[in-house]
Amino acid sequence: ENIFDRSRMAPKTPIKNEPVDLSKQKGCTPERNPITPVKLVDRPQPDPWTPTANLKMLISAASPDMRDREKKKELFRPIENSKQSDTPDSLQYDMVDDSTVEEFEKQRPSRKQKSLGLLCQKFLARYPSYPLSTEKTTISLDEVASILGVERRRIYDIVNVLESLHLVSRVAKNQYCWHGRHNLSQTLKTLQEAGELQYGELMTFFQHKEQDLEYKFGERKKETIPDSQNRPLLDFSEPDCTSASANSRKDKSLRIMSQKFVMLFLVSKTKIVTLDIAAKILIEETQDTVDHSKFKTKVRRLYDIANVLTSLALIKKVHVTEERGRKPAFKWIGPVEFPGKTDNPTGHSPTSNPLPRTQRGACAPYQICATGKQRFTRHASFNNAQPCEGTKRKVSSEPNSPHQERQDEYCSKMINLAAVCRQKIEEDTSSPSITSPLSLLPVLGDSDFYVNPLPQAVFPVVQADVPNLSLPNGISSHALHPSMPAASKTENGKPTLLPNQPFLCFPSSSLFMLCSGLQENNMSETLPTTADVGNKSAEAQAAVPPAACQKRNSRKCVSPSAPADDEEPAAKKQIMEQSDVPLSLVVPKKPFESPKAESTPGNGRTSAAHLEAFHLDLTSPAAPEAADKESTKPLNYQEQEKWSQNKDPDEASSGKEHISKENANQPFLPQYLYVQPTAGLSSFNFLVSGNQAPGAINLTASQLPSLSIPCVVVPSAALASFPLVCSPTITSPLSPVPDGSFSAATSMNFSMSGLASTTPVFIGTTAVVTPEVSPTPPVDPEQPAHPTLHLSPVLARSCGAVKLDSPVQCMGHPVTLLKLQQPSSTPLTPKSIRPACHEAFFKTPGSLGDPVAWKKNEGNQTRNASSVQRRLEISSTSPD
DNA sequence: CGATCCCGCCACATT
DNA sequence: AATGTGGCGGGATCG
Repeated sequence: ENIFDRSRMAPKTPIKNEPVDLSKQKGCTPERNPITPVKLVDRPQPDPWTPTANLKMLISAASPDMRDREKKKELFRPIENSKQSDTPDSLQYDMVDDSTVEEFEKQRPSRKQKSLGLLCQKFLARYPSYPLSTEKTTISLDEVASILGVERRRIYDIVNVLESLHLVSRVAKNQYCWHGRHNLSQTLKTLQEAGELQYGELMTFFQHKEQDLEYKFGERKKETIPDSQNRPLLDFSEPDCTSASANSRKDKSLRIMSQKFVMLFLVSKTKIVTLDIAAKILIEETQDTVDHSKFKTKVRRLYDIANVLTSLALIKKVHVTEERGRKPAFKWIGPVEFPGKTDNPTGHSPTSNPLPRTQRGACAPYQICATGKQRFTRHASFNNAQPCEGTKRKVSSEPNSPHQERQDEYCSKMINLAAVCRQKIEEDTSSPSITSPLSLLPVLGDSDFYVNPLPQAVFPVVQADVPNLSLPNGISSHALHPSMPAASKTENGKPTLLPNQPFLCFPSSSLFMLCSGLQENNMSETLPTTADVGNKSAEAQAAVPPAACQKRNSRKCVSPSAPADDEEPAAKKQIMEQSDVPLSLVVPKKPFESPKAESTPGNGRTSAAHLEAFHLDLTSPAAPEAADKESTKPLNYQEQEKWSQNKDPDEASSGKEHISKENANQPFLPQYLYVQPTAGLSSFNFLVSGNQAPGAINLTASQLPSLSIPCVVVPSAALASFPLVCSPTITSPLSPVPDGSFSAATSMNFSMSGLASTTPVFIGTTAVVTPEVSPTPPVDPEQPAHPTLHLSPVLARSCGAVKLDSPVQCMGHPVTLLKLQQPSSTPLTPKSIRPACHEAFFKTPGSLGDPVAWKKNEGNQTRNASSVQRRLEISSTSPD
């Protein structure tokens, strides 16, 4: 019947040929349709339809409902086309025949005509983008479906996506309320924030690490609850918590997916997200297992979502050229900044930034844990977190600012990194067991580790959990101080990894991101042009008004001088902030993983690590902390880009501000280098932050670039399993060496955009923390402080290394250490971890206590339970 | 042939 | 049980 209908009905609609024109035209001249007798002949199934048609008619007559629907379907078009409709019924008949035939031929309804995107446009066309606040338009799914001549199912697809952006909301069965785009910016903002948290987590993770996580986590999930009240529309990813009771059904994946997808864009510096990456990131659950099919399905859904988003003019399709070829991708063309900015009225404002840094730290771990914890969650988080890709890709789409684009690309890469890595790995390793590292995490065949990635993070948390983050900080400071550094330093640059020194050990599978926030304003200024020239940047910094620096300091970095005092709380804060600033993402990619190897740092083999390509273009505007600027102009990313490029003073300044603001929230361009470990050999995985000042980084030998760079090198024991991260950048204004040199040496491209100081972050197994140095070295050269003290051994090491080139730099920069794990040697067992995480994580108001309840739910599954709960449930079950 | 993604089955949710 | 929702993936179509 459907077929008939369609054929019948559809034909009527002029849509096919030139939908627009014809329809309109037809309206005027309906008559011509009738003429062609051909219809019968041509039409494929002439016979059937006739009878059917009759039936239809009858049926419709019989049931009002049916009739309505049918009518609408049929009528609508006809109506549009022609006014004849006076006698709809009878006419329809005729018309149908005639028109049908013709159309039929013409149309050949191309698939495109029926595309979801087109449908969505039609749908959107029916409602005002900015409806009067007062008027509430309700949308009846049936009605719309019939009007648009599609099955309801399709409408659901559209509405679900729109709902995710709060353009509509469901009021009742079959009824949706149209809100229009009034809240769009707010929604996007929220999503951005949430996205930062979620996806940025990893990135952030390092940044704020301790503090943040907690908050994030807590905030995210918890916050929503309270906030939700306030906010009219927003529910993000995890709305469930709050409304848990209400939540019904499994989390509508399409909706959530849509939000996540959008988040990826918002978080992505480049604003370009490739489908495959998005799919990977969005895939949760058992990734490994099904993978392919699942991936495929996910991609399909993404297309659905993308079509709708495209119709909303939020994204556009582009292609990213990668090593392997071009990949489909989408670029965000919607608003980048949101007026609402800092906080939302809704109350839930503080997403990430607002939180006090101190507190944040605590959060972070949780988050991670949480994510890691459950399989689901874990996966999700995991996936989410990883942003970058190791590989480089180009965006072909824009000619304009290739340069930036690239940078952006990188950023995006980072973002995607994880995903990509995973993919690669997967691809590379066909064997399931080995599978991609990423995948590992979640599923991890090895139960032991499976927890690892996250767990580690968790660990700290757990320990600390009650108390606070502060602990870590304090600890860190202590720990760091140790004179260790000296030892660490190696003579030539080869960094030896000290077994003792633990940096990060991540299971190979895990990825980490560091975000190099880049610097603040300064950075941005310098960056814009070409990151390439380190010197310039340095100069620029110098040029930069101190005030700016101060500001920065005040905000994020407490005081430059602070560095010296690690002990001070301020330092802690600084850390946090700093963390914000520079982040780098790292993804470890390990071909194969051996848990043991991972755990044992062993000696770092100095085997040369490869530097894989990394370009780090740093150009990205620094993320200034300035977030607060009052200026809230929304910038388009484009503008920003331009701005950066152009560097007009005026604009720049303004731009900076904007950027800074935004950046504050988000990590910006991650600049990082990824070093890939050589495969079988022990290799070091490490990332270097791109920010580093060229000078700092002089790498003499390609061999051990790492040393020279203030980065952390992680030795991968057997494998390159440990990823590591490091980031800091040091910039050394003092002796900025053209990055070129650096790059040359290493073969990497660094652009050092950041001379600016980025604070380096280190992650160490030891929890350490970081004393901070002033964030802006250049600014306060005077008080370089002797951060070294604080520095962890590693740092020290790095510093030492650096020193060679520019000791000052090292010193000057604030370093942040994160403690990821304790000695890697003892991997946590998932189980053990789990509980803690579990609790911490999952407690949702509803869930809190009773497993029993959950159990019940299990039967039904999640109806009531919020998604979170569901997850929990799942996890709980699975663990057993 | 890979990228898209329409179509609609069917399971689950809600009424 | 009927109906609403929407996950899901086969397979058609596009490029």
